[in-house]
Amino acid sequence: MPRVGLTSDRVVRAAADLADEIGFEAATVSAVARALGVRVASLYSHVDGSVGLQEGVARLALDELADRVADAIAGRSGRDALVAFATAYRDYARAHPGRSQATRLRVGPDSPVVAAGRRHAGLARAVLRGYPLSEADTVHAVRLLGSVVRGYTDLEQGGSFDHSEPASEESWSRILDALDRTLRSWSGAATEPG
Amino acid sequence: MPRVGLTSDRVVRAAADLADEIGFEAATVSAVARALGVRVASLYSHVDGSVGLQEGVARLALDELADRVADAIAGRSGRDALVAFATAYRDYARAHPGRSQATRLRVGPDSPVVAAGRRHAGLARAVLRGYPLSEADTVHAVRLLGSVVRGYTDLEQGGSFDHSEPASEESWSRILDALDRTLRSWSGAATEPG
DNA sequence: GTACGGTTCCTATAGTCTTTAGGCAAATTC
DNA sequence: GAATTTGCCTAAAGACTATAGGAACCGTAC
Repeated sequence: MPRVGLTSDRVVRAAADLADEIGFEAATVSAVARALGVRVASLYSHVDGSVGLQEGVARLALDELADRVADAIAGRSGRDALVAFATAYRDYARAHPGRSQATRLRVGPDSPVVAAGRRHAGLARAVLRGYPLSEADTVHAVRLLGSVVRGYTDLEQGGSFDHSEPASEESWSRILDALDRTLRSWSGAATEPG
Repeated sequence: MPRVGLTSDRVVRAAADLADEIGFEAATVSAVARALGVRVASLYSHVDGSVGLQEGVARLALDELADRVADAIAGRSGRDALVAFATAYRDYARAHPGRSQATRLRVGPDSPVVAAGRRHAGLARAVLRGYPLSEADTVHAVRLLGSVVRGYTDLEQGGSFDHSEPASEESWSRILDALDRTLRSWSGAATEPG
């Protein structure tokens, strides 16, 4: 039996690729073993079972995605940064549906995935430096930004926008416009009368 | 063997209750059979296997949720309606995490779940009648509203807001304020200079 | 070159979940 | 009360997860 050269990293990466092809749910330990041309039991030395594999893919995807987002917003600010930030997430979800699903995995509070997730909050904060927000307001704005990006990509990937006109593309740019305006006028507006 | 009196509805309802207790993923056909004190095979006459059961729960949850949302926005308009609408979703997600997860299920375009989903878009449109939006703008606004509500509840349920201050409650009202302002000033704003 | 130790991958096995086929008994109908 | 329908059952096969333990491969040392 020739050795294939398995490592944790290779197994997780194979799982991520497989998830993009057949869906995150379907990328089971068994399926990954098949894809690698290896027996199922062989993977258990490299990843911590089914949940270890899923968390590995989630972590890989979150890291990869953070790299792309960081790259996208580098050298930009204000509306440019906002659009680059949000679009990096959306593009990733479309290019890597399986990895993207993995980032939705719910994990325990002590999972290493949590640390990877924290980096994303930092990137959102970086984008918001281009807007006139107090420190307190920034937390709320980070949560709004995260909600819009996550909600939109989820709904779009789920096909919720497929049966109404116009195309998702137009809504995307209109929503980013609206978000930009909202962030620019955030402070002080709360006290304005309706 | 005394008969338990199974029906499609009772099985799906048991699955939904179980999902709220132990999570949507864990509410398998086997687990539901155990909860009902019945053999696994007995369920197959009432629901169409594993995916049929999941889609049944998704449909039940979407219908139930639409009822609550409709009730919440009845007799309200403008900001009141917006807050009632969004908060109905958020409350449901917190009270029924399993059912709520079920509404995230991805289904084929011909599934009966799709029809149930369409009702929610209609409710969002109803809320937006209280805002000065053109027909074209309304589609974008529906998508924005859906994205924010879905994204926020997902992130909150996933615990993403647990490790930063202030509490989610405050962000929620601040975000709804911002959304209300955005919707009120949507039209025309696109042409305003920054 | 071969003996050793550690690692890699294997076979074997057991448990759980899904699904279908076919049977017996309870409810329903006349 | 007999016939029919229905409901729930047992039985069995296939897939995935997981663990235990064995054998082949690798580098190293002699």
